[in-house]
Amino acid sequence: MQLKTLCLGLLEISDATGYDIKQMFERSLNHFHAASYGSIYPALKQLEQEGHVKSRIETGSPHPGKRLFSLTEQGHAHFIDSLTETEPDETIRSEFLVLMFFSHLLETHVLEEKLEQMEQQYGSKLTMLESLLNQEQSPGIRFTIEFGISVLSAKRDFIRKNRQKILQNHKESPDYDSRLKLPVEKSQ
Amino acid sequence: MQLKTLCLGLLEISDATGYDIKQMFERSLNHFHAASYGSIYPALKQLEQEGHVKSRIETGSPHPGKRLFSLTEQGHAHFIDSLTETEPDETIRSEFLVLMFFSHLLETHVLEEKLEQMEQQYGSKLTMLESLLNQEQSPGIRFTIEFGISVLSAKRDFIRKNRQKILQNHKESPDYDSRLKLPVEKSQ
DNA sequence: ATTAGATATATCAATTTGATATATATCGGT
DNA sequence: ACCGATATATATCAAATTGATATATCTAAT
Repeated sequence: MQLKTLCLGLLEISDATGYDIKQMFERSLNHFHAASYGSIYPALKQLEQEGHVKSRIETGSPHPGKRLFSLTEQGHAHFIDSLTETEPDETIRSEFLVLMFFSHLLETHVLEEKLEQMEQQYGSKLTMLESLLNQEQSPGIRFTIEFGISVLSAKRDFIRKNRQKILQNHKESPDYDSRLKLPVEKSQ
Repeated sequence: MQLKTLCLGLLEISDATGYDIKQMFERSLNHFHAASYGSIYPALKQLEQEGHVKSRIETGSPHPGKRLFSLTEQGHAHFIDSLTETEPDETIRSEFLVLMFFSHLLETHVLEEKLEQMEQQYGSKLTMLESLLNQEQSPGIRFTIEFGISVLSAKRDFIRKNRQKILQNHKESPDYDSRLKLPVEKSQ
């Protein structure tokens, strides 16, 4: 799914500036999708050329001159189509697990610090998501929040449960053979 | 963390061609980091220019002419440094949760299908990860596999537990007001 | 009155994806 | 011995995206 599609979706909720779109990403989609200004502004420009959104310059206060985007009928229809065709999927890029994968090359105190940092990070993300639960929202949005909470809890719990074991192991075998056997997943 | 760093890491395990590196990603890092040929080959080329890896052309069978990369001392030292400096972090891009976020715009049978597909997908990923558990590997690598299993289980369980509720809700409110209230996370 | 932080837009090099092209090698089946 | 499918191997490129930087105005607190 391209960012353009996602921007259409957010414009289903309300008219918005590029800045507003970025805010929505950070405040409401943060736990499953990020986007940067460098992709948002070009996406909106293209969507306008394609006729999926239109824009008008705001004249009133407080920020006269800002460009407010809104969805066209065509854009709405296109979004529904795109959404229906989207394959449910997800991509993960975990630098934390890369660190763990190569953890035999780290010093014990460094490994300990990384585990601590990650537990903290999961904790604060959890707190944020939990604070959203009080607010009223659509069942679909609630699903994403509760899903996020379940997954983050599982991650934090896993670290809590395995922290001591991995650190103990690490201390006891400081020069674990760096000639690793890679686990092999047969190509299906 | 750049792909270049990760390639260094994989060359810690064994000498490899670009193709081999791609295989390692697919077979052993698949559940937390992907990489494409279009990034792997340029990364290896750059690493060689920087002196972090060196390469030789294989003459023997079965694929004479293939370029086998290996880590230099400098590359090894650089990898350890990079790893130590890497902030533990992770990025998620979930098209599945995007679908759920906007699920009020889908038809019930489409939503049902997406949920089914995702449960299946988590299931088959779980099976693959579980098959790796039999093999011998370093504690760090085992950590990444068991972490992956915990997280995938949490995801699949969440869908199983909430599937009926969300579908029921969806059927009963087919035209849930599309003027959504966005949950708002205060910027910290 | 000043300053810090929020609002708002824009741009760009560098990275990465995803698709495509090409060629040889291996292996099972006929 | 031949065929076709799959695996091994490298390369390239347009398009998408990141992440950093620059600029300017507005708001709220001190």
